[in-house]
Amino acid sequence: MASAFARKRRRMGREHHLPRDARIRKAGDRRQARVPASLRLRCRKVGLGRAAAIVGIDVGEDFLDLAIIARGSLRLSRIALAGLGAPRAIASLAARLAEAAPELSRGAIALVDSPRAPLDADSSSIPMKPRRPAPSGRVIDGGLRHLFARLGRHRLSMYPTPGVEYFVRCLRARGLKAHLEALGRELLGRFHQISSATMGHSTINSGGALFTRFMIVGFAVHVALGMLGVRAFESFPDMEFRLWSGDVRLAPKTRRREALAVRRRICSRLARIAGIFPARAPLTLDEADAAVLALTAAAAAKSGLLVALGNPAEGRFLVALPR
DNA sequence: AGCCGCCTGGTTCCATCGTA
DNA sequence: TACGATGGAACCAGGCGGCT
Repeated sequence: MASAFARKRRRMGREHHLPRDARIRKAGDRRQARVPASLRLRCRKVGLGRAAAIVGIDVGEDFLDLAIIARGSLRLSRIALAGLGAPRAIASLAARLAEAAPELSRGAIALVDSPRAPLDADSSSIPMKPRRPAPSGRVIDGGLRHLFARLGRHRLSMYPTPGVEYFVRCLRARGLKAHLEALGRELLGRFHQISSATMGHSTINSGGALFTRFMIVGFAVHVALGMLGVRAFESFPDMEFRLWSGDVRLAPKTRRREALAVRRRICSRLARIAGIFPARAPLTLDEADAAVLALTAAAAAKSGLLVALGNPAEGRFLVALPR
């Protein structure tokens, strides 16, 4: 699969033309001055040093699940987020990450199950700034759809990344968890001030409407990893499970027992491919998601291809492709 | 072409089950 | 009876496969 992709994508390591989406097609050409930098997609091959630690991070509102590959073995760890607070909540998060995984230092790479920024925010500085022009969809998502269309046979189902207004509404909801508020204000402080004057007092209180607020933690994780000198990428566990599932049918997570069993089998096979010794098998779907991010990166580094899609405002998304 | 249903993500709420 | 553990549905937006 990786070789097919490489064959179709000549000039790997430079910016590429992606002909399906006119916006992205233009994005690959630096000479097209009409396309703002924030809408350009960069596509390049990623190399890993043999000694580099690889850390997969599954993001939730209250916990981070970590899968840490270093020195040929894999261990799983969980970080609680309660108690993170102003004035330096993100720096405190970085300290907790470094304590739980000392391997998270310069030279390591991290794969995070969350976008780096809201759809219409530029994450290249903190607090984030508005993205001009505001895109209707992420450049990275367009690139992923194009990639999967070319690979064929794999379905890509992604939940769209909401815009800033959604997260500001979450931050103003009653009963907001203190650590989410502290992280959110540090990331989106300016947006929060601006929006308060214009948005009224609408809040989001039901479970369905607010579930994507976990991404506030994800945005902060990307920044915290930067503080530690770690190369951080967004990635997507379900996508990696599907890419590396072979002929195994991937049960949806709603069928929990079956879903965990098949994911454990895939992780076990990935560990064999990558030559990694797992300390234990994942016990939850969250652990399995963290593990698959780290294991697919390790497996692709050994016998596959690591491709990064990204742009300055959205950050970088890593796809680990099998051979 | 247009419609329907399925799928992804994490949280919340409620029902059910097993155990002390 | 009173717990905790577990399971399943609902929440939302948008892409996509399959059907008419």
